[in-house]
Amino acid sequence: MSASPHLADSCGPGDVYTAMCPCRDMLDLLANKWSALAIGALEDGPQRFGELRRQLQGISPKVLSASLKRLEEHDLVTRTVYAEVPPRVEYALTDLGRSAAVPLAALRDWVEDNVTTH
Amino acid sequence: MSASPHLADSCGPGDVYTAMCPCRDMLDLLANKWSALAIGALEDGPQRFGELRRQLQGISPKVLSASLKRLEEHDLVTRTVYAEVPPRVEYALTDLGRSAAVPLAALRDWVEDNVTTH
DNA sequence: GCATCTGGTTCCCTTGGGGTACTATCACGC
DNA sequence: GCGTGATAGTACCCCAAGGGAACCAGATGC
Repeated sequence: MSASPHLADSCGPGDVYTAMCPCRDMLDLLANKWSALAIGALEDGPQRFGELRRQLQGISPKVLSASLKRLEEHDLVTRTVYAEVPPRVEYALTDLGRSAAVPLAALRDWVEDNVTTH
Repeated sequence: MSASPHLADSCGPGDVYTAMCPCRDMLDLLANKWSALAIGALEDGPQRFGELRRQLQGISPKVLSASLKRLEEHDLVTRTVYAEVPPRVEYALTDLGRSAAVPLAALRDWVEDNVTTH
């Protein structure tokens, strides 16, 4: 398995089990319901704020806004504002985001396949 | 597939994008920093409470206890109490948990590989 | 008796999530 | 020129979850 000893001097190669490793922040960001759903929704191409809001059923505009801002800060998505009326803002995955979408899709698929839809 | 339209009548086959789908709860549970780390730690075999606490650097006993309880409720881990002194409690993955560990390991690996350790 | 070990629980505080209402901007109908 | 509508948020408030430190219970070693 990973078979790693799960301990690093400080954080050399990147170890999510180390508290002060910056990758812990990234894990915290990606291992999050709304991040996983938002990134998955953006896999199909750029989406506007309202489109995302409709796709991610149950999310409030405030939380969606905060989630996207956090993803943007970590260079996983880009935010493009078009000076139109009514305003148009498009969110799209960066290369890094597209790369992160792969394991997240696997996680979503696992969940959909393994929850007894009762 | 990922290219699905992301909409279901109510929740037929399991769609994480549907708010009232029970799989949303599972996603919320797994798409969580501590769950992802705890399940990964248990991949190496059963672990005691204190061992997990040391591995998951930075977790408080309260949060670890709550996380494990939630994982247990969803049949991802088992909790075994040995009537010894001092008390010994072992947590282990169920088959479902072992299965969920696969996509979670992929996510952790992605994070460790893609965070610029600056 | 007292300390020790383990696996928690309890308390308090901060953070974030969640919901609703509201705003800014401009096109359009009238 | 005025009200209406669409869009992308923000402001406000509330509550639950997260985080830290302290404490507890049971038994054994000393």
